[in-house]
Amino acid sequence: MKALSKPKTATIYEVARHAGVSIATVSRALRDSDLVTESTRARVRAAVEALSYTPNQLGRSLAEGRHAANGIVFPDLTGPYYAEVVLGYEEAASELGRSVLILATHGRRDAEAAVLDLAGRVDGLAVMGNTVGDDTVRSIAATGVPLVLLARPPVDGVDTIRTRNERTAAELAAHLLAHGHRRIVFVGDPEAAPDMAGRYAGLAKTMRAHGLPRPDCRPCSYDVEAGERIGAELMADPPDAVVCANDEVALGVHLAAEAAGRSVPHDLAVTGWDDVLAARFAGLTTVSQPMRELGATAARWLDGRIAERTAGPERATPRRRVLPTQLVVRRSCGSHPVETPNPLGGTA
Amino acid sequence: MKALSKPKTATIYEVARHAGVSIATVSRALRDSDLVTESTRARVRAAVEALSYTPNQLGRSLAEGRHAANGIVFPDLTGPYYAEVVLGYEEAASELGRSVLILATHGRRDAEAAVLDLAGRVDGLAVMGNTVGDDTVRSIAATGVPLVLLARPPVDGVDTIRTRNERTAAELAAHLLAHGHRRIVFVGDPEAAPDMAGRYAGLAKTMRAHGLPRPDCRPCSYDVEAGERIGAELMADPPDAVVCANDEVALGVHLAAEAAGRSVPHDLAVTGWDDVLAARFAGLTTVSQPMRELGATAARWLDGRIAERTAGPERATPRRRVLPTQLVVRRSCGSHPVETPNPLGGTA
DNA sequence: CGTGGAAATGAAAGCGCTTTCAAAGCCGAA
DNA sequence: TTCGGCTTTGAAAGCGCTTTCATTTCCACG
Repeated sequence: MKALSKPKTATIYEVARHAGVSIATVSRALRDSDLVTESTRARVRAAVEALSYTPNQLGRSLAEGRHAANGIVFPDLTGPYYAEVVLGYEEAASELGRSVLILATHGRRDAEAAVLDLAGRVDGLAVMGNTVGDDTVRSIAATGVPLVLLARPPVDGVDTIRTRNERTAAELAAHLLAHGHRRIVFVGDPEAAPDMAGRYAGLAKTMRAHGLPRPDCRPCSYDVEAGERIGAELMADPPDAVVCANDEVALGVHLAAEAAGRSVPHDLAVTGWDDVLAARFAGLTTVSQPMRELGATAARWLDGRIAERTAGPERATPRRRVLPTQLVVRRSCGSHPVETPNPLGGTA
Repeated sequence: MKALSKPKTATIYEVARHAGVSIATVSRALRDSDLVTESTRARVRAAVEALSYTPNQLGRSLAEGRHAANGIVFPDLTGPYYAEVVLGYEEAASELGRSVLILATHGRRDAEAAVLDLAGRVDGLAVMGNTVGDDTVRSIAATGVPLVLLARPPVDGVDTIRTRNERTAAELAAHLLAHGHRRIVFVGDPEAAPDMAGRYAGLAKTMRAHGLPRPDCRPCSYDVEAGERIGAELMADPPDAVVCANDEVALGVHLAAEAAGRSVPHDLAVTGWDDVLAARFAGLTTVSQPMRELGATAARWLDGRIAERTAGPERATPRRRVLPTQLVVRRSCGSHPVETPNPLGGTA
């Protein structure tokens, strides 16, 4: 009850007074449709119009006992990866009549607190990748807010959706091996995220199956600059192929190779992951993932969980899903292009 | 008051009972710090812990008379443009202690209603580009919710932030003219958005200043495919240069030109707008915009407006700001590259 | 005209929290 | 021991809305 001068926007009471009815009638006129006379509804509408009344959703939500909003937590929004997921999530949520609250953790120290706070503002929450630890996830789950983890290691009793990493990485590795590449380096940190671990595992397993040693590993952050740096280091003794954790890194490695006078794919092959737009123009072999669908699925699962929760407290078994990913072969791995062959290659 | 079986998450009442104090004390223990004995606070904390209590933000916000949340409305999130703006907005808002609600209108019919609804859930709202009409903007403004328009034509009495279009487009045109290009086509729809109108205007003005006719105009949507289509049409009688509304379209035109056996920039120049990552790898001349800053500025302005509003109802004069943009010359316009010369050009 | 039942409306009780105001508890000084 | 003044706590009034339940109104029919 701040004693500040009130910039009051109209409330339901003023509308009621203005229309000469009770607040109950205003409420009904604004929703129930068929419980109110047409003439009354008209009066209410006129009052609403006259006062520029917009219902305060806080009051409404509190009375209804639901936020009518979902949250999503992601590390960042640079690059299309998370943006697409968020978009798919928003689209699905909004069709289900829920607003979407976003929270980007960046590298914030207080991320855990921010996520906990967010959990108190929503009916359901999606948590992506490297944002908060398992403890926080468990805390949220304990509050009873339905939760879905995305592209993140599962936590007991919590729903999880991921994209396929290991198998497609194995496919990619097989492809590279089939083209004669033997010395392959992985750029990325298998320790950092389970997605990365899966990609490395797929690569390593396939190489072992071919009697080759475990591939080298160069941890780094996931942007173009990091790729350029690692790429430059690698150029001292170039491997046959560089398998990168994502497209940004791969593009960086690509740049570094060219800068060192090495030609991709002639001198070495480079591959990425995510299939960003730039990958297409750089002719980068990569893996495309159903990111939009990842987000949309999360929103729908949450909706289901929220409904269950309202219906009864019997805790269902956690769901798991792995969405398929697809290898996109372009010229950067030195093989028969299957898509947009050499799009801008003629450019001098 | 749904009569459904309650999946109740703990309320302040239970915490109070569990700790043997009143709800007022619990509330204070959780915030005011210095109005509560240390021992009492400890008891409350223990109860909170034991019950996995998370304050319901609805109740809190309703009591405080603020949502502690801001909204942002944008058409889409594909491509880095809006994503970056949203990110900047989120970052700034979150520093100011506000959550962020997003709303993507896509091409939705009911966008206006959705935006109005959103307006009732936030303390301040940013509205970007082609999402809702002036009428809706005025309705929102009338409800008293602080509002900022982004990259959108101004509306009376409402704050607006834009990026510079006309002047930088003129610069771009001058650059092209200086390199001998005379017949220039604009791909984009000046009618569709004020940003586009500005870009076209800058181009047209400069050409007129050089005694050249008003450039042709090819309206289209703003994705790679549309660019390819228009590009293919243009290849029947290629102009000297194609100035595109954004990078995606320019990349499409680029592809179409190559597909038709024309070389960029030798046979024709192509330019874009936005400086997406792919532009760098396609060697595309473009214009970079401070998108993050656009979003961050909006968040900060809103915070200011919200504070003013709380302080008193005297309506300040609307603010306007135009953020500078920067021409990024690469090889696609046939001129002296100033950045990443021909990054992957050597690739066969 | 009177009556019963359906339809429309209003009164009031919350939803979970913050905050004011008053009461209670505590301390040292008299 | 008692009293004044400060600190800590509790009771209760909202915040803006929905919804139950009771009341009123309106008709068609007898």
